[in-house]
Amino acid sequence: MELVRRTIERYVHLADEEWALVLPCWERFNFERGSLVSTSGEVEDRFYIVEEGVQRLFVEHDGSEHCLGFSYGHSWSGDYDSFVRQAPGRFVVQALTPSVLLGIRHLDLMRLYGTIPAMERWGRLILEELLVGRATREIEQIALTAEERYKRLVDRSPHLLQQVSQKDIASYLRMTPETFSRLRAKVG
Amino acid sequence: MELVRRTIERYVHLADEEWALVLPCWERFNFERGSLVSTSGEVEDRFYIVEEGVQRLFVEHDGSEHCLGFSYGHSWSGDYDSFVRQAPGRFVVQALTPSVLLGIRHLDLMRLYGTIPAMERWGRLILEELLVGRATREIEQIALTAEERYKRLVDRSPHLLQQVSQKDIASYLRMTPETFSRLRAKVG
DNA sequence: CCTACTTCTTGATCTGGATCAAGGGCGTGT
DNA sequence: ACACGCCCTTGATCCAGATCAAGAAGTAGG
Repeated sequence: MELVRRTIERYVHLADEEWALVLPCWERFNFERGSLVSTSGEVEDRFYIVEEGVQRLFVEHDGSEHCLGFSYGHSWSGDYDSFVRQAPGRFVVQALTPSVLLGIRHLDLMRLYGTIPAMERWGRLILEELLVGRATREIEQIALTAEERYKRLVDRSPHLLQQVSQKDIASYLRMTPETFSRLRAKVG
Repeated sequence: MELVRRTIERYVHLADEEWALVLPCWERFNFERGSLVSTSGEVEDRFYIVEEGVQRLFVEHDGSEHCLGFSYGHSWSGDYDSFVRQAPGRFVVQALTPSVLLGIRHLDLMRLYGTIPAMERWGRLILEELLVGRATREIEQIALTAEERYKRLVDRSPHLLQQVSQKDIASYLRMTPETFSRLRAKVG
């Protein structure tokens, strides 16, 4: 659980006796390629740190899937929406590559929030990060054309093109795979 | 500042001596119809509770405005994105009707977070609420057609139709005023 | 190594909603 | 009270991107 410690330390400082309470709450989970981390309709019981792999977050509607984001590399994963509401999930989270996630149960996290103020601060800071991330995406979705969204992704997240299929990236950018392919040919 | 107390009490319980620290941090501000609560490019220094009036949150891009939300009735207002990043704002907040907002400065809120754990919890809970709200909107934007978005608004937020101009609602629903008007004629 | 499936590409066509245009009505400030 | 400006409506046209279609190229499992 060294990654848990390093990840939390980026936000708050904990005393040794606090680490002794925090670290045992985290468990390691393996997900194979294609398996579901969170299912829509079920209450998400865990919040995850990504140790390995790439996952996608999407909604289903009328049989089609709309990708809202990816998670990877020492960041967060899971259906945060269902996790904070503790109500049935509206999102699905799927492992796109074999993944190792470190998860904490909702009950345990709430208990830590109550006993360790620095952990509640960590929770607040994570939420700030998630909220700012969603705001950024919303601005891009709202104001940019398909071509501009494509260009911005190529500039800012070139690693995604390596790790994720074009159809998933296309869905994330709110366009069809055909449109994505044509932009690739046109823009480069 | 009775509204501040009632609003915070919906989330956490504070002792009298804690209220004595919290309440003096809040100030009342009046905004006239059309005036700006937050400007893009400037760092938002305050987070607000709405005592009176309706405000809209929007982004500008290439000279056109895209509305992301409205605030009213004892909920939150201000550019939360700039406020949490403490970086230049990407949004504009404008009073659509004469408004009375109760605001707290960023510095004061951070100080309260440090001295009163319950206030940090309040901060976390507010962020959860904001995040879930954005997730809800994102799902609706992504998966629904213009007509479905219109119907859902009429069902779920009929009060907005009373208080806000059709062109602002149209922008919020990601359509032109013309499309909105046609849907109104068609759907009712 | 082969077979079957999925992904990516490229072309042709279609369409939801935008844009352009113009008239009428309502509010608001003087 | 009046006039000016914004808001709303309705019609005509346009276009970015979706959909439909059909190969080609990977790639995973037997």
